[in-house]
Amino acid sequence: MGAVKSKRMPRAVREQQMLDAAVRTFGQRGYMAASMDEIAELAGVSKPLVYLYLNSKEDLFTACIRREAKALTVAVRAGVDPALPADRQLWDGLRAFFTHTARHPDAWSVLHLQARTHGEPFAAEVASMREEIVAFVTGLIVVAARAAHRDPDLAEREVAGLAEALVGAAESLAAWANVTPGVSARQAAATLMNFAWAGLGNLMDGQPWSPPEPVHEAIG
Amino acid sequence: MGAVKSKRMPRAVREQQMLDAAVRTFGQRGYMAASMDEIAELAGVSKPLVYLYLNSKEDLFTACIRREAKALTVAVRAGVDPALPADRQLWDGLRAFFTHTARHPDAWSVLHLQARTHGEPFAAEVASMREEIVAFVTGLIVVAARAAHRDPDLAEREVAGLAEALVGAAESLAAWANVTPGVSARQAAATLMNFAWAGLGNLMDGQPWSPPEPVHEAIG
Amino acid sequence: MGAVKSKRMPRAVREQQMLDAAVRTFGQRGYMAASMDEIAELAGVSKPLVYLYLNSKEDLFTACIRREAKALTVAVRAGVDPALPADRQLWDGLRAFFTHTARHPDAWSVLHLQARTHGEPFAAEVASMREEIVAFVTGLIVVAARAAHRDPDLAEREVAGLAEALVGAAESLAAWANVTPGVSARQAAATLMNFAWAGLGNLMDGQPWSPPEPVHEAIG
Amino acid sequence: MGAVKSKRMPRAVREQQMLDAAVRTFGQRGYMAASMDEIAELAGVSKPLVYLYLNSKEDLFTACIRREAKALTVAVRAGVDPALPADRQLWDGLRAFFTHTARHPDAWSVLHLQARTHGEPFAAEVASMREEIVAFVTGLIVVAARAAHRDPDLAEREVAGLAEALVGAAESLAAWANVTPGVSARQAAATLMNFAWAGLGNLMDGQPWSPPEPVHEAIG
DNA sequence: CATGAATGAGCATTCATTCAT
DNA sequence: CATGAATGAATGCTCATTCAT
Repeated sequence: MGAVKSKRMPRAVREQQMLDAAVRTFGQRGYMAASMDEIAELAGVSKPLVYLYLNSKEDLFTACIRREAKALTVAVRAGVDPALPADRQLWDGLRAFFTHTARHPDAWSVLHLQARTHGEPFAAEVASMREEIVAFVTGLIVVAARAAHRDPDLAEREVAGLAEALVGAAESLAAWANVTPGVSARQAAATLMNFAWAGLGNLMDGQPWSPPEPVHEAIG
Repeated sequence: MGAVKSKRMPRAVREQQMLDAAVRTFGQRGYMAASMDEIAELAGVSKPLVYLYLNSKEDLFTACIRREAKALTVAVRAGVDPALPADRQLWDGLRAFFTHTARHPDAWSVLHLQARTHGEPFAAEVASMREEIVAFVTGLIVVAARAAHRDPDLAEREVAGLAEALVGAAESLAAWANVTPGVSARQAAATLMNFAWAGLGNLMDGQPWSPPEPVHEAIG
Repeated sequence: MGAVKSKRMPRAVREQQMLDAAVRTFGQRGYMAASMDEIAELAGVSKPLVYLYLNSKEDLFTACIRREAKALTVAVRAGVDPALPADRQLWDGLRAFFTHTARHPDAWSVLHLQARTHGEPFAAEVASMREEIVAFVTGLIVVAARAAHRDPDLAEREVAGLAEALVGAAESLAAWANVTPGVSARQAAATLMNFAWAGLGNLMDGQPWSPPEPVHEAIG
Repeated sequence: MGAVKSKRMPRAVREQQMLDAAVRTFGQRGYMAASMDEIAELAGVSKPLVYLYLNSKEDLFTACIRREAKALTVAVRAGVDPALPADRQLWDGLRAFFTHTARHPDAWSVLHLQARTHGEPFAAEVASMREEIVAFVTGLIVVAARAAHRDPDLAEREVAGLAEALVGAAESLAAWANVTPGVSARQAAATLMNFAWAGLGNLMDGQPWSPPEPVHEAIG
């Protein structure tokens, strides 16, 4: 049903077809509900061939995660010019990110939902991609702080938390934009830039919001 | 393994034991990978009793979601005094939220990951809880805008996007804090307040970050 | 649902209520599909009480068969006056039979279908009732043959076969009449009398249908 | 246990083996009491293969009914020459019928008992076969009536009842012959011909048995 | 007497996975 | 290379049956 059935294709091509089918199936059905039968049929090959090339369901899923994680980071990197100022880099990166997730919703579902929901090995695979992105954002924050003549007296953990929050907000917005009709990648990116950069800007200018005195609080 | 095995308990008690075991199992294994056998064993009862009280795996999962969604919203509401100013309310709410999710990581996994990954009926159950929280945050944003003498000329979608981003960031940070040792609920809340409130504050003062001209862009 | 729930009834009465519920449930659902839960609920008693009085599902089913077999033979016997001529006895017996099966379709289903479909022990229970009826019919045939001045040169097996066929036709017609609207017990009985008695009459007069020569037949 | 275990057989062959095992099991245990495990083992295959080829227990049962119904009607048709006179046709048909049911007692149990005891879909499947046979017999009766220079003033319902009674008697005799040692198909057929044809013959000659006056009867 | 609480055992069904061809 | 044939191992679910109160 999926691809046109044609014999004798080079292994690399066949493998990509299988991964296409797998990403689509995993993204829509979820890891466990996706059956190897369905994936094989969608890929237009026989099940034993899937096993010959990809070894097992777990390996297949891992291959999907790796391919799509790579594709996403490549897309984001390709959208960013490291020579430009930090805010521009963040803006470009966010736009590239939202554009990619909007174009590949199944892939995003695999990375954002499925991979994190089915055990350490898969979650770890995504985590490394996420770390790369968080590191990129962390770098931008540090650069911006420096540019604002603020010593990087922001504790490392502080910055890590900020980057984490930014990425988390982006991920959440990506899912929201995928599901809310009429929200473009550009709009999602703009919303997040408003939300984040302005907040960060204030922060840089030495006006962080300060929590009230935690005098009698048991936890927190 | 689970609870001490004691026979002949009143139904209400047994049901809570079953829900405890189910939340733990669903949270760690995922909805599909969790087996009724494992849940029953962890609850210290036989499988037929689980079915007698909870009817089916789907109903059991739904009961978990409902219980934990209720518990979370109750915890957040209990942490907030509506008579206080908006920033204080947000701060208190965030702290209550992070505290609760840190104390009940499996419950948070059920609500944040599992429930959204396994079909409309479950997702809808969580969505209503989330809507409540987003509405709460949206209200705070509007109040703050008014207090800052700004007409609420923020478009509805704009505010919705902001609230969505804030809640998304919080959700993401909760998962991060659960996984990063040494990050307290208080710290997570402070990070997010810095990130968000200051950003919103700038926004209120009429200095949103403005995107560069989108002259030649194919998509956006 | 079934009977009005009232406490403290003599055991004999409770047992009849249980048997009523069981006959109805077995007749409609079939032996295996009928659940003890449903029977207990329909009888308006708790499940353990059913076990206390009737011991097991098998015993309960056996009790149903016995009671209904007894009721049917009693009804048929009550409809027949042994002092009357054979044809009249047969006519009266058939009418009583069809009347009873029409009035108690679930009981008839238990005897005719369920009991024969679920293993020797139950089938044997019905068989003894059937034998009684076949014996009754056999007697009538012999009497009629004597009355027709025919020596009972009919082989025993011959007569047994005839009685068997007559009873089988009656059973089949009972099911047919229960299912075909507008067929009364009287009509069913008349049809069978026409079919059977006239045939037997001819037989008595020495004009049996004679099979063609079985010259080259392998089996038969 | 069942067939000799030989691997790798073409699908069509395996399917027949499965149907053989299923007919035997359903016939002896009954539809509900028969387990797919037992059927698979008797067929000498694993359970998943049964499901792969026959989809479900219901489908498997339906396939059994269809196959055996077909086999029975084919056997009867093959035994009858439509060019011969009606009595000869009936005689030949009955012999073929009793021969087939004697040779395939489990199949006859499936058709006569099991299929009628487990819900409309299955009962309907058999009903169509039965209608074919009843129609065949009805035709013979009408032809015989015409040949006897009797106007077909027999009411339609009358004829239907007669055919029903005849077929019912045959079905019942088949079960009896299967269970009574020493009763051949030929003898069963002869008994039924004597019983039925002679009766019908008398009927044709205008001497039906007439019921006594129903003066004081409540029901009838 | 009567019942709420509890379970051992089994059943239909599915799926990832592997050979023999 | 490619596949039709085949299965071991679960999994969700149900039911007849039994105690402790």
